Amino acid sequence: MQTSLRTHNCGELRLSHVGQEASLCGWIQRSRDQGYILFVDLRDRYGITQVSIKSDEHKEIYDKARKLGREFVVKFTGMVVERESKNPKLPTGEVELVPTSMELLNEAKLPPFLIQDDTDGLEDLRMEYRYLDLRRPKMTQNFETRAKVMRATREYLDSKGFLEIETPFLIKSTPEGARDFLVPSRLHHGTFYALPQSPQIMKQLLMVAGMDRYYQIVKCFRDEDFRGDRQPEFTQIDCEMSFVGQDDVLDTFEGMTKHIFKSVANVDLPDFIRMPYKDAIKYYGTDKPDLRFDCKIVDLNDHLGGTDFSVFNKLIENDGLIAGIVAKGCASFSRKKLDALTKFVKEPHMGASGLVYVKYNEDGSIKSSVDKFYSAEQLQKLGEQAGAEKGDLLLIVADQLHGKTRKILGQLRLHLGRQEGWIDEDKWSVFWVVNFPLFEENEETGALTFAHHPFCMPDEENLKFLYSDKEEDLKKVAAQSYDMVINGNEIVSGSVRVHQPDIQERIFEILGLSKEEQDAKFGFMLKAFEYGAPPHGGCAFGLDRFVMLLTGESSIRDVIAFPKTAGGRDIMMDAPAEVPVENLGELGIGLK
RNA sequence: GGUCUGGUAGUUCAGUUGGUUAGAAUACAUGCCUGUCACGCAUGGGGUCGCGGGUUCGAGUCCCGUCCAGACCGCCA
Repeated sequence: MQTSLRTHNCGELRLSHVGQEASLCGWIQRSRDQGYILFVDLRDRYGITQVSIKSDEHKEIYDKARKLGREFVVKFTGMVVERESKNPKLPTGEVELVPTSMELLNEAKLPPFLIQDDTDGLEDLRMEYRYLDLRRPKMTQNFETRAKVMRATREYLDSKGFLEIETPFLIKSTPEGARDFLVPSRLHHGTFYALPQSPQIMKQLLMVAGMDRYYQIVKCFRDEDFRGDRQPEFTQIDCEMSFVGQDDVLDTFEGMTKHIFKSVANVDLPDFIRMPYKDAIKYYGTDKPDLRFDCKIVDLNDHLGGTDFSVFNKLIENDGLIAGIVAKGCASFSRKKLDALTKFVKEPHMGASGLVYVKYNEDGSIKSSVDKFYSAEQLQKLGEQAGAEKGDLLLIVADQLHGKTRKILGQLRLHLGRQEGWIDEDKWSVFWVVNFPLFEENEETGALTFAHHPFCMPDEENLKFLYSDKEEDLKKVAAQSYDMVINGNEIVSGSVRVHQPDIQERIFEILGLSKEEQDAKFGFMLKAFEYGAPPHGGCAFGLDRFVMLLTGESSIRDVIAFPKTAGGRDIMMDAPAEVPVENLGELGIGLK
């Protein structure tokens, strides 16, 4: 009968085990040959245990063990003894194993980087030898955290009566915003499956099917360019509930988030605020503000007019926006630092035409870049309006486009927060942003497009505007939609869905989808909704980003076992790759 | 798709105005070492300077192209 090769793992032995016999299996992390005694650090997922072999007591093992290379796989059996010199840095540091036998389980080629040093080896090398990279303790911990998050998710949702249901990966291409990955059909040449960007439509159909509460921890696919926090395939915790309104959904998943934080990180989160989208934009210039530090945008149009400063006068006349942020304690900023901030806001992708500063010095004096146009009294009053005190720095941006001014100030706020260390890394900022607009204007074409996705329920208050012909009115329609923002990252996104066919058709109509297009793309869904769709809503968590935040990593690649590079390639297996021409022929595909 | 940064020993990097035999640390190999734990000491091996072209008496270094990686922008409900 095959029994386990080991009695303990490499992170387990303590003083209480002294005197017992133990067998350990693991990889050779490092060995230190002292001449008469050899120390071997044996590593597995659980930790490191020192094995010590004296040449006079176990000459044969000593001679064999000296020849072990890095990352050889070995089994040692022997006695657990208390160490002569202890290592407080190791959990197992008070004991060591004195082996009476050693078995070489497998040899190993020399790895291209060091396992114990996680600065060794650059991104592409780590990816090529991912199975070695994953041996590093930091990576192991990340995947333990990931597994805990998934376990806590299932615990919570199972306890609330959610059913875990799988939905297909081979579906039909639907225009949900991002580009679909396509899979050619062998049996039906010229047709293609699409991989789901999310199980959105399927989960809504499960609600029509009366499943009432559904969830799935599921891979989703989007064929877009990547970033450090984006991958072509990623995992969502996808959820949907029937017979609920917005607050029910928010309550449920606020509870789930608290449960995960408590069970994974032992953090008790306070109740989440529910910030209207409009306020997020108004005060922070973004729909995902980081509230670990204060600093709100203040509107200054009313306090800067009536002087010779034509730039501001013109903007005020034409309903542009002048606004600023107060940088606490930053009046002492040097010219160089202010220039750097000016450069930051003038970057092409930010597009500010300039940055006005007003220093409210500790000694009561005021110095600004617009001293020519404003008197000390005016600036003093401005400071009072903006909430600036002695020692503070007021930074002002102005542009005809309100959204642009706020966006720039939002970025500047975040930039300063990071640069000046305002962000308390031990703090968590977790809250909801609610009631996003239903439609937004496509900047290139000017056409209206959905802000979230086309299945969001308009809020009741503004529902009447949905039937207006005026674009102005349509833009007023807010959706019953929401994002959960954690430390400035959008982690959850969801909405109450449209369950009435007539409202859904009106939305498609506004989006410019003809009846034929609607039928071709969503006909099956619209049809299903004619058979008694319950009111329903839900959301989806970006699991990878969520785990990234909980582990303190800066890239989701560090919480995905086998991720793609920024260019969308898998260096380890060398994918994507060419396939034999005959395989393509079978699929009815020819290459250009 | 755009902008930027990088590619030199197994690895992480340095490499001067373009000039002898391309260096360091670490890893690796061999030997020594009576309690190490980032052990220490000594010795040694290790390079198509991403690839292709150009300028030059001479290119790791300058120019052009290309590939790869990363960051940011676009894009991404």
